[in-house]
Amino acid sequence: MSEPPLRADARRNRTRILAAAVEVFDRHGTSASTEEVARCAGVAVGTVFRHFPTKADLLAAIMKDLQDRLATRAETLAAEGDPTALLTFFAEVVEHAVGARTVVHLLAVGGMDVGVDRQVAGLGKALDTLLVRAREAGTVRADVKLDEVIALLTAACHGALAAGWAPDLRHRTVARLLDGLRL
Amino acid sequence: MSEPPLRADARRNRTRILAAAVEVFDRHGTSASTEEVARCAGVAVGTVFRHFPTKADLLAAIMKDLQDRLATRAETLAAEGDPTALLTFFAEVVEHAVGARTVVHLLAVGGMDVGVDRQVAGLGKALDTLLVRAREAGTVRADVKLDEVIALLTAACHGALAAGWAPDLRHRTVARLLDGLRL
DNA sequence: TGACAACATGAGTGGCGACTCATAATTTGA
DNA sequence: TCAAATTATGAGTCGCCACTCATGTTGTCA
Repeated sequence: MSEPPLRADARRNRTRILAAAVEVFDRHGTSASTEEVARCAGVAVGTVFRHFPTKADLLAAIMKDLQDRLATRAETLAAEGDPTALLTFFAEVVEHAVGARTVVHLLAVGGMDVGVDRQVAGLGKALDTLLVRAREAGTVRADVKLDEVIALLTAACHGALAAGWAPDLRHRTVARLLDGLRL
Repeated sequence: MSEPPLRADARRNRTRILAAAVEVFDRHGTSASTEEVARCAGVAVGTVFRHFPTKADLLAAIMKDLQDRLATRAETLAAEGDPTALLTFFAEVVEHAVGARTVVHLLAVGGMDVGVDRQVAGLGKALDTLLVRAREAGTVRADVKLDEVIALLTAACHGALAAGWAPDLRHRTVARLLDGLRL
């Protein structure tokens, strides 16, 4: 069941490709070409396709990483015990998404779904923890559901990127969104 | 300066093409091919390009129509004098966008910008009227700006489509968004 | 009605992007 | 050090799409 270990150069290239993919897709969106990723990684196209048979596979690998990083951040915030952590996280993700289009892709693709989480530290689960804490502390309305929070976050990130909100407008808009969650 | 009148068949085809474009782009998004539009209009590709030299031109024509229709609807609501008209309009547009991807394109392209409105009945202007009425009636917070309303609307439409919210989630999410505007 | 201008047609062009594969270069284990 | 296995290379294939143009068709007006 386990794959034979990769050759040294193969392992190095795999890492470079992943890093390049993050950079390229963050900057130009997931519609950027695989050639662009290869160029950025200093590698030939064929090499990219050897490691990731499909562009979708490459994206999936990146999404997994991003998901984990966001989940970790959410867990850290939850551990700190601040009852406004949910709102903080929300704002942070939007700010992050502005410079990193992959975030939007993750959200659109349902990367926060709580349903099929085979990873131990699911992002959706972490968000839920944040939500429960906020509810208990009275930071958000008692009837706010997790899927609504995710939906609002998705909407905010999409809007911010698609419409290219200026920083000022972005901050005011996110504030309005959070107002809708608060008591 | 004025163009010579179109021949009868040309006028007929132009109408068909516009109708087909709305149908196709509403269903499949603006990335649908021009061939698809031609097929739907019962016309050859060349004919489409004769009337609209560029796909962008075709889109622009459609956007203009959509903009006018939305503006008219907003004005109608404003004329009726209901102080919650802004919220009604907001919800209506989101519902409309779910079945008509062109709406999202209009929003993403800045079709609601109040700035450069050479058309008499600007959509942005109509929305602003709605907003002023709502503010006066106390239906929304006094400090809500027009650009925030547009931003939230854009976000809602993008989110609803990109993430494919189910009707139930969609309604709850829009309600949350409107909560952020209300007192 | 005839003849010309306006219009329609659809196969063709060029460009792009995902993906392949024969060949060349590296790594590795003995 | 040296073969055998693994990996890298990049020109090439395939499909899609915006857009063109030589040719055929149709509306219009005298």
